[in-house]
Amino acid sequence: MKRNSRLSLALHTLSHMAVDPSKTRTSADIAGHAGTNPVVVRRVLGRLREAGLLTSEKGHAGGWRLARLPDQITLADVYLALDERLVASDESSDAAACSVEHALHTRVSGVLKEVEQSLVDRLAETLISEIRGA
Amino acid sequence: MKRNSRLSLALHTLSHMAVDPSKTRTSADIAGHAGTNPVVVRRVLGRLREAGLLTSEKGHAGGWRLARLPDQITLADVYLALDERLVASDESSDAAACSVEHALHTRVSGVLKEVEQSLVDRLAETLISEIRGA
DNA sequence: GAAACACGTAACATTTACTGTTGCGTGTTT
DNA sequence: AAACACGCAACAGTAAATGTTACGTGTTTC
Repeated sequence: MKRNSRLSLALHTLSHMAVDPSKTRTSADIAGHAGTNPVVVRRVLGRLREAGLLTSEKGHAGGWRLARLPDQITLADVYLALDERLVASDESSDAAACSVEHALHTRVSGVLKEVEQSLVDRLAETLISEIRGA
Repeated sequence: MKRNSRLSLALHTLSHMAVDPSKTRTSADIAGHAGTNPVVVRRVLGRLREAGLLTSEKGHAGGWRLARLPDQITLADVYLALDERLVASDESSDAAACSVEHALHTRVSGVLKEVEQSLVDRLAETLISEIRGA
């Protein structure tokens, strides 16, 4: 797989699950569809579980299922669960020699945060259930 | 520096230049302010030059300058010039065994492209000259 | 024309993040 | 007890970005 494939894998899996939310899917099944490894699947879906989007069960008939209905999960939920960020927060100890430099640095960071928030707002407008739709 | 610092470096440099657009700055100066290496600066600013945002001159009094006024450069110009993308386009040969899988894959990609376009639209609303402002 | 200067670029090492893989433990169902 | 499936640690492999050095090219200055 390529870089930054976690969001892609997560959305693919969730929208696939949205077709039949009652069905339980194993990591191996999902990995087969996504062309990757079961452990990788568990790593990514584990984050979604921590965020309350999925549940997992051990044992004979275990596997993964949606913790909410697919029309109650937005792309923002997924994005934030994966802790992806547009740019590194660059908290480089802020030891700017000049105060003007420091102020500028603060402003750039502020602008980027505003943009990031706009992105999250946009992601919150799309539901998992809408991916299949059209 | 940290990962994904190109956008941060570019915005920092451009907004710094916006204070006095007539002044020429060397890679070494910029690298000093940004806490990095002159060659790294040239690599990043080189992309901005290709996109028509900056000009560079060799020689004794050479260096970098804005190619446009700071109120005629948007964050989208910078973002696109650096060729950064929200997610990898994941063109993994599309050899999905099942046609349903293929359709789903296409839909996920489409949704991500729409989100990316929304991000660019948002970035286009902010000018370099606005970074210092407030 | 020689020297100083600054970018352009190649080449390589280093760093970092992610992915791929194996192995083993834990819990559940049959 | 056996089969199953997740949880997790550990490690190798891979890919991208960054840091660094070296050298070429073009421009200005003397």
